[in-house]
Amino acid sequence: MLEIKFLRQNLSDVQKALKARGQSADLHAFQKCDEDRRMILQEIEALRHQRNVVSDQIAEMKKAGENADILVAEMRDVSIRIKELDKDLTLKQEQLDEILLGLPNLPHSTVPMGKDESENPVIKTVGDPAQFGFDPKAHWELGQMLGILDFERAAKITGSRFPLYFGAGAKLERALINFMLDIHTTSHGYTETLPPFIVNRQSMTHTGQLPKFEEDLFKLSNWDYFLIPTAEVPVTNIHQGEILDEDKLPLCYTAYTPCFRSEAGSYGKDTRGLIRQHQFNKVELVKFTTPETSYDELETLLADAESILQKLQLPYQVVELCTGDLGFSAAKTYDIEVWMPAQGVYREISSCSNFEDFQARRANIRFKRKGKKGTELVHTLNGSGLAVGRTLAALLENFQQSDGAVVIPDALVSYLGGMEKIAP
RNA sequence: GGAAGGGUGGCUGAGUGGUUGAAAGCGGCGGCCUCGAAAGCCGUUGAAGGUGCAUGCCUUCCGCGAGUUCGAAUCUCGCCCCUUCCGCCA
Repeated sequence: MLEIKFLRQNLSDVQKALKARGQSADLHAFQKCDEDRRMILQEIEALRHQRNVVSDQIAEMKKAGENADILVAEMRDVSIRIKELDKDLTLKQEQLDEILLGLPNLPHSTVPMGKDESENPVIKTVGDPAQFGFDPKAHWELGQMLGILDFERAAKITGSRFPLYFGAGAKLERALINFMLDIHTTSHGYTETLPPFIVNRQSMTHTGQLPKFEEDLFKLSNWDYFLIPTAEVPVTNIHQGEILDEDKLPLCYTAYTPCFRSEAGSYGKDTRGLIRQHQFNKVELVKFTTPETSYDELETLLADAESILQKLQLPYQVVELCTGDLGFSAAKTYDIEVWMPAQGVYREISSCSNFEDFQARRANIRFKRKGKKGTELVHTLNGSGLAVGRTLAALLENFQQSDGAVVIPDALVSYLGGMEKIAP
């Protein structure tokens, strides 16, 4: 959510920024609503003031044994009028909230202009894709050959786009989760958390999934609860409504959770393999920072996510999302894309964003500076560190041998009880 | 699911209709003391919003929402959450 005062004073700049995102918004409706609301508010406050003053008078008169019937009758009318105006105010406030909650964040000044993902600049490429003396197989073929992935049976259990792992596959997924959590907690200073996988409507609104993107979520039928699409939601909401101490910042959390996404509108896209599932595992990184450090923290967050790929010896590139590809809540985002040899493309495996105070304002997460009056909103950041299913897919494809076996990178061997390769 | 109790400021915790934004304590900040610190003492210390060039003024906020009243932290009703006990259960 944008600050209402800022919006009021910078309407044309905001309009421009929205256009860069490829969106248009009816900011005139906002302007009108905002003005109406303030008019009503001022009238209400004046009436309340009158009532407060006169009520004190009434108390004095009664104490003195005088008759206050006339004032009481007057104030009865004032109260009725206040009640009427209150209804108007609530209505205006709701309209205003609807507009404000529907406006995306503004791109940071360093975000490159562009219309869609085709215009995301690559800012670095790390590692050399392996040369195969044969046609590399897709991970779903390898998974099937090795007997560690079974999408057909998963479809019987639930439906399409659900994963089912067996044996070394299940163990590898678990090993990756442990490996990532261990690195982030012991080498990068994150605190491990294990949050709820189901959250309420408020939490979803705080991080920006709601109200606009409800169709992307799985909702429980008899509850106003949702399955989380990412650990970002529960972990960012750990501190909703809190005033944090300045010297506790930055707060850095990591969490493993499964993630659930309806993938509405992606029919026919990435239908095979582990790339686009309704349920997948992810290790997430979340930070709460002061405003002046958030962009430095974004760089280290990115480096923390990258280090996992480096330790796994997976080739990748980092792209910067252009204005047209930026997510709703983000001010700036880097995507890490891992090399997938079978398709010959880089695929997103992590997305690292600074939300500045956009989520903090919705979730009311503030901090207090030492010796200073008042509070300020924190900045929130998060990134995948990493998407586990996609990491497993990348491992299978990048480390496959001509006989279909898959070599385990050194960093993971101890997590697999010494297993160095998955053989058919 | 049944029964009881409870949700008050950064924290603990008083407060049952009219200077209560709210006692007290802790914490924070400033000062005195000290070579310096601790202890002690004194003072100070909530947030959000509206308005104004501004010192400021005003409004709201005691879980949430309605209601009673001239006036509600305080009375009534509904809801949410927490704790304890019982039942059921991984």
